[in-house]
Amino acid sequence: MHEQTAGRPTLASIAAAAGVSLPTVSKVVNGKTDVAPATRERVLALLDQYDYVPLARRPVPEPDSPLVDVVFTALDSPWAVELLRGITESGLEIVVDSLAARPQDGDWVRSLIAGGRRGAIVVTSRITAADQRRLGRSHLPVVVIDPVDMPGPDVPSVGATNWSGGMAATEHLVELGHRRIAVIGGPEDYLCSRARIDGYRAALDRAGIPADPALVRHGNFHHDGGYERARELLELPDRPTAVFAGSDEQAFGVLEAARQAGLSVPGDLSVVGFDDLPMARWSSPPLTTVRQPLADMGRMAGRMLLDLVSGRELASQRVELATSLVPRASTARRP
Amino acid sequence: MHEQTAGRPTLASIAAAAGVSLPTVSKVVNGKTDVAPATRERVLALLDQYDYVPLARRPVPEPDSPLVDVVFTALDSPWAVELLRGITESGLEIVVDSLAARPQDGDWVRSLIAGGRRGAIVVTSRITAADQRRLGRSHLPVVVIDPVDMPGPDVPSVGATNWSGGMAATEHLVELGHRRIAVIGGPEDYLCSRARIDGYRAALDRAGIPADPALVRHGNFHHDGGYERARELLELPDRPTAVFAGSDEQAFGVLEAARQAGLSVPGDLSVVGFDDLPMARWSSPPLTTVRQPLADMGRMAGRMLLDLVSGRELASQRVELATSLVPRASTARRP
DNA sequence: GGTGGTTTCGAAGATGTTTCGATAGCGTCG
DNA sequence: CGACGCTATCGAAACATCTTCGAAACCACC
Repeated sequence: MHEQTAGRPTLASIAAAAGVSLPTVSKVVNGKTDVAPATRERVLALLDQYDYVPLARRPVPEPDSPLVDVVFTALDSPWAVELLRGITESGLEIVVDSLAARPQDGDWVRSLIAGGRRGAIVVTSRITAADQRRLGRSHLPVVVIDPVDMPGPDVPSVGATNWSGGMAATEHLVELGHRRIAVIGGPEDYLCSRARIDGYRAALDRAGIPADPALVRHGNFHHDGGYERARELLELPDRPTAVFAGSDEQAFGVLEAARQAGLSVPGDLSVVGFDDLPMARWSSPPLTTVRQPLADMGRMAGRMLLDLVSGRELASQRVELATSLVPRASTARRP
Repeated sequence: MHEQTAGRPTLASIAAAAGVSLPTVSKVVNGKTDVAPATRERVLALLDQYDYVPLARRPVPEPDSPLVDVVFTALDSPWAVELLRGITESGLEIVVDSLAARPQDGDWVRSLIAGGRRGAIVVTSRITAADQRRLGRSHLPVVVIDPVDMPGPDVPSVGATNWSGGMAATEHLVELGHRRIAVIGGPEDYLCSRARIDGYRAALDRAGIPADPALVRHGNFHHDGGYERARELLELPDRPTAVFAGSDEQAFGVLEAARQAGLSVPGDLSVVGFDDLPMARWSSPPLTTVRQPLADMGRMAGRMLLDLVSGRELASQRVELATSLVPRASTARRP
């Protein structure tokens, strides 16, 4: 059945070329000691030349990469694509599941168990203790991305350094001379949102700027959330000169509200977003924002789930990937 | 054992021709893994050559909502979320599959068959005749969204009225007094792209405006495609006063190029996009665009696939959903 | 019970690893 | 000088996996 000398290099072919026996080549590959330096050199050179790859580590086409659910509360943001891209790259086969699209009783945990899934990734979503227990009973691992509540210590989760992100955004604005800095968070009870606002507070605190509760607002993470809260903020008697929005979409809403109010950005109002969606670069002005490595978060969650599915231990139950400020043109010195 | 080539090809006859056993052929048809690549190729070629079609329907495994693949070439656009939302709403359970994320040899048809999927929705992607036959052999229906090539008459597909869309966009510009109207299409060979450009030509024709080939460009559907082609167009000695872009993302690229060239939109240059992504409303200026009902297209594709999976006949093999012009602020009368 | 296809299971083969003994080289001691 | 002992190097053979594939049992249906 073997034919080709031209095909994939095997230990045997290398051995023949080097004029040694097969086991000797094996020893070289595995770093065993009982090989003469000269022989080792000769074999290594040939291994290199033939570009030998051991069979075990060969890109084995995953015969049946595990099928897992990715549960979104709703598929309503470009956000989702970024995550999905990351997750697909982790080597899982994923079923997208949108709670919003489900018939309202839709019990995703049941269908997940019944559907033969091997696990789940839950995105910014509340996972109840009951759900957790049921999943545990069926030995189905879950990884949460950007958990809404602080998850129990036994629920692995992936997030971003929201606190630092909020801090960095706010410090950036403080450095530009702003004093009246507003923040628009996501829904009040979201963990990520609270962390960002805490970062904001910490930065103000450090700069010795008193926090004005009137400048802290909450809205949904979408355009309208940003738009409406910005409208309110801009109508304040002593309106803010800068707004830190909880998401890029919100920030676009803020831009819109500013435009309607006849304010120029960043001339009259500086705006910082959060996420760094691809389109943040193309808005006008290009949006200064806190980059959240969404695709990496997806990939990380995928890899963690893959580990859990194959019964490996996780290095850590909670992983936070670094955010970083991306200064663009929507922020400027205080007018 | 009868030997004649005359009758309907059976697994046994294919097996004989390939010099393998019957079970091996069965495994190839069902995408099982334990077949050597060379053998698989040989058998697939013969299945093709003999145009094998199985007799009995395979025992249907799951009664609950069928699991189907949604195959993207790449998950690289907010576009994708819209479609996904629509598809999830149709009551299918969907597995997202990105060809880009696959190791390049990745034979998606095989993993689809082996993975027990009940069908597939292929998005703007070339589906080869061979793939089609293989899916047919396994009784797996496929629906194509926005097919790249004109699909065979037996491949159900969902699209939008691209021609009318192109026509509407161009007529809108003509009505605004524009005469030098450029168009940026997607990749040259995309069906949807060609249809839009034909609509553009038809509108020009109707208005008695001679078509200038220099004003017809092709680029990828993303921001950079639009940006680069717009740069070229704006450097023309007799530059266009309006650009019809093949996608919203491209249109954002055009806006960017105009900004860099110091042109105001819509003052100096009118821009029309295509798709009506959510963010088209929030760009500045808000983008006049041709609305493509992406979520509806997804839902329609889902419903068609659902019908096919449950063995119902389709009312029509090819469905085109209506596009409509959404005039916003990126177009104005010719300067 | 025949036809058409699927599944299970083990045999055969291919590839790599490990063990262990053969041998050569070299120094040392009688 | 030659016997002896020691070590470094290497390959034969046994072992361990993993892949590939078919015999035979099985299933569904007519």
